[in-house]
Amino acid sequence: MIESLLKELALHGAINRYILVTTSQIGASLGISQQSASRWISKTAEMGLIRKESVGRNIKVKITREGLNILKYEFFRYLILFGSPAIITLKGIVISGLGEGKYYVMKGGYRTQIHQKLFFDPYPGTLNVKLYPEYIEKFGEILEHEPVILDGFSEGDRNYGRVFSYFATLNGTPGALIVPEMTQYRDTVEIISEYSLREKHRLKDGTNVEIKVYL
Amino acid sequence: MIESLLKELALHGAINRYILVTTSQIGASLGISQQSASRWISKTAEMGLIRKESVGRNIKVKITREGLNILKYEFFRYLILFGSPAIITLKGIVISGLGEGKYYVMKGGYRTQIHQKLFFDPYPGTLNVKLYPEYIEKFGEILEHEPVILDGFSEGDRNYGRVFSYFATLNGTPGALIVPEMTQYRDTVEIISEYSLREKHRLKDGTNVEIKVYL
DNA sequence: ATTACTACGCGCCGAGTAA
DNA sequence: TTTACTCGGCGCGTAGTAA
Repeated sequence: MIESLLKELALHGAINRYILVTTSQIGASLGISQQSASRWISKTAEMGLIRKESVGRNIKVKITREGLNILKYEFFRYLILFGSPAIITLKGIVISGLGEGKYYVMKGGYRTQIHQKLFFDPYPGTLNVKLYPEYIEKFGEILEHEPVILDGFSEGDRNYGRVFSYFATLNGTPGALIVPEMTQYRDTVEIISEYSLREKHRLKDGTNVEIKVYL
Repeated sequence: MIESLLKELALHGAINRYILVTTSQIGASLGISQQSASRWISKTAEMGLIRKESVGRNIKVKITREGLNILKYEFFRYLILFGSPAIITLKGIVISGLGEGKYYVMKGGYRTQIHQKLFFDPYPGTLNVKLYPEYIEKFGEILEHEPVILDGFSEGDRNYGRVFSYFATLNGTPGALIVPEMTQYRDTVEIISEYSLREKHRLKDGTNVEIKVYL
């Protein structure tokens, strides 16, 4: 639990600086109640792993050196397991899809699998990014790596094909790159995320974005 | 808990193959009882994250694709936090120290800090490795990175200086590289670990070893 | 030596709520 | 809106033990 809390706070940016958080927000992220989040934050602060201060009715927290050490240690253990990963960076511009993304992502068959295999609840919609030509080859390289596979399924008389996915960030926000097995487009990629990437990063058609794919 | 269990089993080599384990062993690694370990292993198996089989009175386990996905996801989240780390590889041969390592590591002042900051109970002794000349420069590079600092302390009328440490593996076994702040030797490095590295890897003076330092 | 059952008690979680 | 208290219930961990 403490490790998860530290990780969550770190992902919110609490390394080296205070961040404003609410206990319900953290609770929701960790899948526990507001009350439990409050209690764990206090407990972790008492252990000296984070520093907590009240700001009016709200709180701000920051991870201490001791807390950071725990995260570094756990990261070290993962590195022993997986080695240093390949990270491929893609760049391109935001374009509008056909609005199909939304339709697909929310299809029960995919949505459940995204939850089970990618571990987030997808925002209903995909972000389409048209790659700059020099990145198209790199996109090909990604496809040579082992994906997380979302199985195809049938609904009514319609068949939905397999989708290959890879953990990725868009401008630093975590999500996944998804590639339908059957698709003719190889210069455009689709990203899904827990958040509305368009809103979070104020993206419009034509905005430059950076995608990092972790393999 | 489940994440910790999966990580522990993975570090024991349960990715892609069955490993023989005992519930007490896993319990000890996780800091819980044999009974609890037994229950968690069964529960995790029921969830489909590991596969468990009985071998006589013992058990063997292996992580499933689903379990591996969880580990990959958590690793992905750490990568977002820390980025791809620098890993520096050093090679050299085992040599005998002056037997001082044992004396130092077990000194209360250091031992407690190793537990708190490096998260393992050190085997009483250090492994000394004399680097091949071509790796001495790389050792210098390591020292430019931020270490985990073990503070100096006084005991009786003797002063013990600060020690810089870095998470590292020796032939794949996790531990730490330690560098006393005040030392004249720059071609010899010391490694500590939870285990007796000499026994675990059957090392004798003169044996080649590989150290990977995670920065 | 194992695994894993039952019993039991502590502690954690979340509901309700005050401030 | 917040944070964080009290309280009741249940889940988890450990002791004891059978196989």
